[in-house]
Amino acid sequence: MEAMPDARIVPDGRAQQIAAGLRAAITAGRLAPGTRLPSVRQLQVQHHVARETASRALGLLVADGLAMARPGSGTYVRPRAERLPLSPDRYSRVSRQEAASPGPPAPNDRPPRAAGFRGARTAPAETHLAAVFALPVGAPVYERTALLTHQGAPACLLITHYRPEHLAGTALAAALENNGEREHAFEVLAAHGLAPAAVTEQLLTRSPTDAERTLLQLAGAEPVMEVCRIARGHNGHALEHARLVYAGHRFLWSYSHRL
Amino acid sequence: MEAMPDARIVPDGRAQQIAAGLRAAITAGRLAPGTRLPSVRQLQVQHHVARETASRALGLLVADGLAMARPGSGTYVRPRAERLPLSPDRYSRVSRQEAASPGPPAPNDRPPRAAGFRGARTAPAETHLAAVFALPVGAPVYERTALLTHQGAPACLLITHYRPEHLAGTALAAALENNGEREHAFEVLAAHGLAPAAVTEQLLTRSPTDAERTLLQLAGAEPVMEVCRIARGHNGHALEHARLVYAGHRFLWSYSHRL
DNA sequence: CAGTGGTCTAGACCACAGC
DNA sequence: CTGTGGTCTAGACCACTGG
Repeated sequence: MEAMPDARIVPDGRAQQIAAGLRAAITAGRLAPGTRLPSVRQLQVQHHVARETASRALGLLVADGLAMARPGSGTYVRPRAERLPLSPDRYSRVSRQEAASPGPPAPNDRPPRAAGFRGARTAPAETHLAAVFALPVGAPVYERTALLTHQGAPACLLITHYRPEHLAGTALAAALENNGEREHAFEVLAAHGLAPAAVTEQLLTRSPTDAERTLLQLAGAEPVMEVCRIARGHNGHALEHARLVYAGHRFLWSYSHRL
Repeated sequence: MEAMPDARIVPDGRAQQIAAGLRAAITAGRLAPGTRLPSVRQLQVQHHVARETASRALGLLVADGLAMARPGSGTYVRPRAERLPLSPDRYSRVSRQEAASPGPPAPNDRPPRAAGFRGARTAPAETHLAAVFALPVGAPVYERTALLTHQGAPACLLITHYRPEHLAGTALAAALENNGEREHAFEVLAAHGLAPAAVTEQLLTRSPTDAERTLLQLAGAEPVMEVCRIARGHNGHALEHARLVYAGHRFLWSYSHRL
């Protein structure tokens, strides 16, 4: 049997104490989002502490996602974003409804769109992808990448794959490339006679890579949600393979099912 | 319009460079899980760097979840756990099957069980919970907490709530309290004529609290997956409300649905 | 330009593991 | 007891912001 040695509830230390004070003020609402926190040198003299220690205190808040540092300017209380609910229902509303919704826009109404960074190419399928599409390894697949934004902030990295015969030389490829994710890809597929009939999603959470941290503008330890989605047609063949990397703190995934 | 000032791809710095070297050796498999990394003082002389800098390099690996520090002993490559798939199918197999599975146990076969820390009490319902159960705020609900483990390691914190009239004075309460999560709660409910007919799950990912970090033995920036699950009977009334906080790096959530 | 955060240095003290 | 990681100090240089 393994003993459980570690039970440190809260590691003390001056930096932790200073951070705790600011953390309490932030979570209690005394320091509004966007407020500039005391500077490193201010904390240094206020708490009679070394510069490095004061800097570490602010670093702890940044790591918690409570604050963000802007070098040369200051450290600011991070605005807490509402989580946008995402449910599979959004795949069903294939046709875009322009119905003016009364009151505030329904949160699930507009999933992240508006691509900021796009690309499309033909790439050889690696093993996993080949298995999904029932193609030999290395066979060409159509690949499309995008960075989706929501409410002006980057929200999700997207890599989708399609069978080349579904697109090559058809209007579908052009439609997918030209629309800046204004329409959901499912709508485009359906409009070309390839309406998905079933979707499977696999979700996992992890800490972001460096590239993801900058592209999604993640602060400190904020995790990403990685979703692998496979859409299949009525015959069970894969129509689309998508790998989505969400800024985890901005969304909420909903699923329901009968037993 | 806000400009986009930050585009730092990779912050240099000696600590980052030293960490990068070790990180590459770990991810490439040259340093096997469980291996002891060079000590702070060894790195200090190897790279002709201050002690603090060497220490920060190891700290970066710990923050990435690639290594774990054991004060007084050393810093070790963290074993990478396989992710256990979790799918709603596990709710359907109400009766426990003892069928000897040939070969290695199917990964989805045994969701986390074996409670290590339990409690049961009657608590007043706060607003959200009251709404779920259609009870007045403050009405008593039956609350049950547990720490589920999987493969010997803590996996999931669990708080479940039930309507008191479903349990008070019945054998159900005793059954729920006495079985150390050996049976899934749904099996116990079904055995008492309260078989769930539908389940809704809401998933979100975030960084853990300090308490969760110690209870789930999370390293560095590893996130948690928080799941809010509501099970309803055939009449639509809530039978169970569960809040689960998973060690996010050890599981994989699967969902599928038809359109 | 003055002020900001980020990082490194050399040295020190502490609590702890494990022999 | 020696070696370990964790933390703090006082001082320094850098790149950056913003008036």
